[in-house]
Amino acid sequence: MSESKRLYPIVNADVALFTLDAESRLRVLLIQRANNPAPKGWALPGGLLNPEVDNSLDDTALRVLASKTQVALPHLEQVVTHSGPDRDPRGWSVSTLYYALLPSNQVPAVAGNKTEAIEWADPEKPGHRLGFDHAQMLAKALATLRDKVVRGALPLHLLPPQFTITELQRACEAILGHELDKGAFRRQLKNSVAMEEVPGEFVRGPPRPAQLFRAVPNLPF
Amino acid sequence: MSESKRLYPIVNADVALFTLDAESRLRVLLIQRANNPAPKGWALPGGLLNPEVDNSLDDTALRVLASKTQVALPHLEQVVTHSGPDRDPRGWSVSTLYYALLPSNQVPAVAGNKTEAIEWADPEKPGHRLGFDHAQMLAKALATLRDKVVRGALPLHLLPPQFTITELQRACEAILGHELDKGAFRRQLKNSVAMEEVPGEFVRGPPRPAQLFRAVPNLPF
DNA sequence: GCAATAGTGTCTATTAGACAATATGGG
DNA sequence: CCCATATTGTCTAATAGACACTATTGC
Repeated sequence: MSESKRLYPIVNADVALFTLDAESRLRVLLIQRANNPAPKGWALPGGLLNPEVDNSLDDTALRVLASKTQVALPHLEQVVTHSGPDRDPRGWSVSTLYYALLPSNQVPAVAGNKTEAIEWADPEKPGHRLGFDHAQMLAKALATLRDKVVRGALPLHLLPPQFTITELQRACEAILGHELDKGAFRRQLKNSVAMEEVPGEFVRGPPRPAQLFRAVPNLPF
Repeated sequence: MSESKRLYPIVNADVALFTLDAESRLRVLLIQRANNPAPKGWALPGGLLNPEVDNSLDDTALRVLASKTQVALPHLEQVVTHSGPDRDPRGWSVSTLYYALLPSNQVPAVAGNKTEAIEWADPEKPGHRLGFDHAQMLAKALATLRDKVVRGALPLHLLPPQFTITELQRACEAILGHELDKGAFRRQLKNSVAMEEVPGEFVRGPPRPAQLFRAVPNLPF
């Protein structure tokens, strides 16, 4: 076994799963590990590549998510691949990092059989010290997500199937960590082909009703 | 051996090495493979991770480059990681793609002992059909490089230690595939801290001499 | 009418693109 | 002086940010 360790590195996928909580704050899923290495340690969810069932590392990431959440097909995006002999106590390892977006109305993550506990944490200040190089990974995943939104991408995958423009703006603000101007935000949406109007309306509470939108199918991000 | 293939994927690094030719056109290094798999097939240079000598996949990529070129430390940047059971005939494989930038005045690549031939090719229209998924990889590497330049990054690593603003503009144009406005290009450089003036001057040929610049050390890209 | 939010309009400072004008060397 | 390029300046259209204004519902 130690011989194969030297010849073949460990290959796995780690996932920073983001969602919005009830107050529209950005949250990331952390798990407390039950098994070796680092039992009781907190980390991003991840799992070893299984060549017999996975057709790609994307599949590995999806398997990891399937064991933690109820959502069928979360949006997945590759961030970066870390590698080295010392970043995992089991030996030379290669880890591909993904971020995933979970719609805010989905069933939240559930504790699986391989985890002691789970927690939706503030990605800027996770309450636990993360093992391996996962603190660095989380920061990189958040930076990549923010970068996409800054460049004009709409985080539609964080929202329910139908949503108002204000909800979309709140999602962007949660990701970026600061408020956005309503006028400028709506103006830019005029040029976007990623979402479209839905004939129905929104009638909740006291305020004026708002137009509902939905994501145009088969679009990136 | 076939058992270990199933348990551990092949891990390797592939590199799209870009440089500028004498006419300041963007070129990418292609190799004709001598060994299995795909002997005589053209591909991007790449090599298997060697856990005994590599401290990261970056090191693997640097080893690959060292065997093809004379340059000591080319600029290296990770692009994406491809994976799957069928993309390499040897079995389940994980390939991390890098792009590298070679200064235009450096000694060009030399044919190594594991390659039949090398060629500096037009990255938009390589003259050979590339094996594996390397055509897709090359397109992705070029897109990533262009993206960085569009976002304002300066490809200083494609240039000799000292260069004129016009040479830098030619490098950007070669990457982007279209011409840039001289005035706008120079205006943006005023806000850049990535390069600085060199007291010396440039005296070649008939035209007016041009100010030489150099990259500020320890800067990304 | 009032509260609260949806949706629109306006003004301005900044910027990218196009392009003109000037500067400076060799021959 | 002429040529070729370096370097700078100018004009304009497009854009982002700030902010004010109007619209529409429930109560």
